[in-house]
Amino acid sequence: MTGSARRPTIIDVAHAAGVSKSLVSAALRGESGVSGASRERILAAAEELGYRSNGWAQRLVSGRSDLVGVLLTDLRNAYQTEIVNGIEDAAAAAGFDVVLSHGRRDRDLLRTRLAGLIALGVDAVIAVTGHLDADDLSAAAGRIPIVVVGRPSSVPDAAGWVRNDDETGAGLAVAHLHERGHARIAYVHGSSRPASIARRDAYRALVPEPREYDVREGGIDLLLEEASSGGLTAAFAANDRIAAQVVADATDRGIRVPQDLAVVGYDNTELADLVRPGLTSVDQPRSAMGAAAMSQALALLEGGAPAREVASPALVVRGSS
Amino acid sequence: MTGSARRPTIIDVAHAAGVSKSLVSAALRGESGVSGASRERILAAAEELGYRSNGWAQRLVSGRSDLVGVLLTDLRNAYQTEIVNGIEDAAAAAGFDVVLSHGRRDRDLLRTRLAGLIALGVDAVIAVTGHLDADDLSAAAGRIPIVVVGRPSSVPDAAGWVRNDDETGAGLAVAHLHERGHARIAYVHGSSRPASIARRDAYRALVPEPREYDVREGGIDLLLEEASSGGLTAAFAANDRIAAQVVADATDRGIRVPQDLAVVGYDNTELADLVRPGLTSVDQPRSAMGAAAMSQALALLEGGAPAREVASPALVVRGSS
DNA sequence: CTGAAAGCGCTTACAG
DNA sequence: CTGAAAGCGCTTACAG
Repeated sequence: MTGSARRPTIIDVAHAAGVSKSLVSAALRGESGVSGASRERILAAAEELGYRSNGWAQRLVSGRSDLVGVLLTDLRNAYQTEIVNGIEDAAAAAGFDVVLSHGRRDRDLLRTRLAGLIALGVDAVIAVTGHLDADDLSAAAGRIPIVVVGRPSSVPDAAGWVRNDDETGAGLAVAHLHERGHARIAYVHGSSRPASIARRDAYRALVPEPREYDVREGGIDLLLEEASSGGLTAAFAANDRIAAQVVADATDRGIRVPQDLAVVGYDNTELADLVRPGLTSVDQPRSAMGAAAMSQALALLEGGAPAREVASPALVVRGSS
Repeated sequence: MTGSARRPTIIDVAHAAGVSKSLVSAALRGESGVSGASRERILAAAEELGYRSNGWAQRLVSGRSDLVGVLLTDLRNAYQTEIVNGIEDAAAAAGFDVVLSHGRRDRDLLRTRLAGLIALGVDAVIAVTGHLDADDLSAAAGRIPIVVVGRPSSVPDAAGWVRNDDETGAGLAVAHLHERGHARIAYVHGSSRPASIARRDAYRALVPEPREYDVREGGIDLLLEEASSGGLTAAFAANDRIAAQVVADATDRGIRVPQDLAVVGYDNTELADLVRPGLTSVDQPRSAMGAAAMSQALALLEGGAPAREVASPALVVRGSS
């Protein structure tokens, strides 16, 4: 028994098959110039020995990892799931594997995790988050191809960018409420981030008397009091999460949705289908956005210039409006 | 300008600092036997050149990656978030980085992703899923330390295992409903997976006349009809997701929760707090379970024997019961 | 079609 | 404290 616990290498396979390690390498990679007989012996020997290629060595020498890192804001955001699936399908089609990382909604941690993905050695990063600053993004973009999905404060020229059209989406929501006969419509949000600002600005442009509520400042309570007194008949929320909270709190107070208060959310996450009444919500073509991001990453990898893509949202009507 | 676009290596740093690459390596790794003067010059040169260590080379030569792979059933499961955080915190404390992967709730894809993590070269895998078979797990456990969090059909002896006590958890739920005066309690589930079976069996042992409903066979409708006719006053759901669906559909039918039908879920996910009425639910100590899994992974890495840990659940009461 | 050599960017003993 | 050598497990030219 000379066989130790050591993992077999191509040299072991070469010995077993009676050929050189170069030929083993060629056969294992499926190169053309290998005789059928040799190939068979090599593959059999590899199988027999339980040979597995050492990825670190392969990546070191080839200089590429065929790995794309995907950075998520956090792990509880249903919105991202479809984007990731879109990325993964496109990645698989291009022969890339995906590794995921997330930043628990914390900018410092996101920055750390972004650096971690780069240090890991991925070929490109797709940052599905709006929580990174231009500084963070350009620092990374100087070292590796980066594509952003979402709406950070700004995206450096060196990075690719895929986002939905927040202005149009907000317009769809407000127009829908107008059609339903609502004149006094509020905007509820929970942040001052660009996507929320963009939706708010579009809202402001369409509503004669804008009334804005910030959930971080007890905005939902204020909004519901206003609704109780008839000063308000509809609310457009910056996302489904907030919309669900409005519906929940309204229910707690005996305010009927949609009779007393119509509510529209954004993102059309699974939450929209799970609460009652179901949430009317603005849907983003998330899977396609993920695929587009992966395409951009591939293009950047081949030396292409960063692009900017804006996807069109659509309204999904449910019981809340 | 001799400086090409090539990424600087320790050799470049060695040239710039006028020392050998061995010394650069030692200084960069913070080894003790390096003079202050040399260290300073080396660090300055590295900084100046924008040197970054090549992870592939480091891992190839050191034989370890300090990386632990975490495999998730899917990305839309709020239940897993806290487990992952627990894993990550424990990993960071031990100097490990975490890479995530997920299988979209599909066993074949999960198997592929598990193989992908191993091929990537992580030092250990924590599989936060009950969707892998004993075969899949033992194949992997033969090559790398594996810890399972959850309840697959069976866990091979070679793998570590952390799970919650489903029997006790179900007992808490049923006892709570009994205390609230309910005698006719149903069990609603959506799978025949071990966790669900274990909860069901505990339920059966405590309820005189068990009535079980499978959501895949229109069980919610049947359950609600029974509730309408007074044949049923409470339902224990295999998880929050199903509990939320029961509440939603009950609301659609005008069945009041909890007056006409009390509902208890399992997992105490954020969903429990977001629907109305809020869901009474069985809580698992998820963060601690994640930390325990990481500890086990570290122990396995050091040659320890696989362990089996069972965490105690607790009941969180909300408006649905 | 096949093999020997060089090299990827590091770390690890081992001399001095 | 420092340097030269060997080697991690592969792939990439380059001869034959």
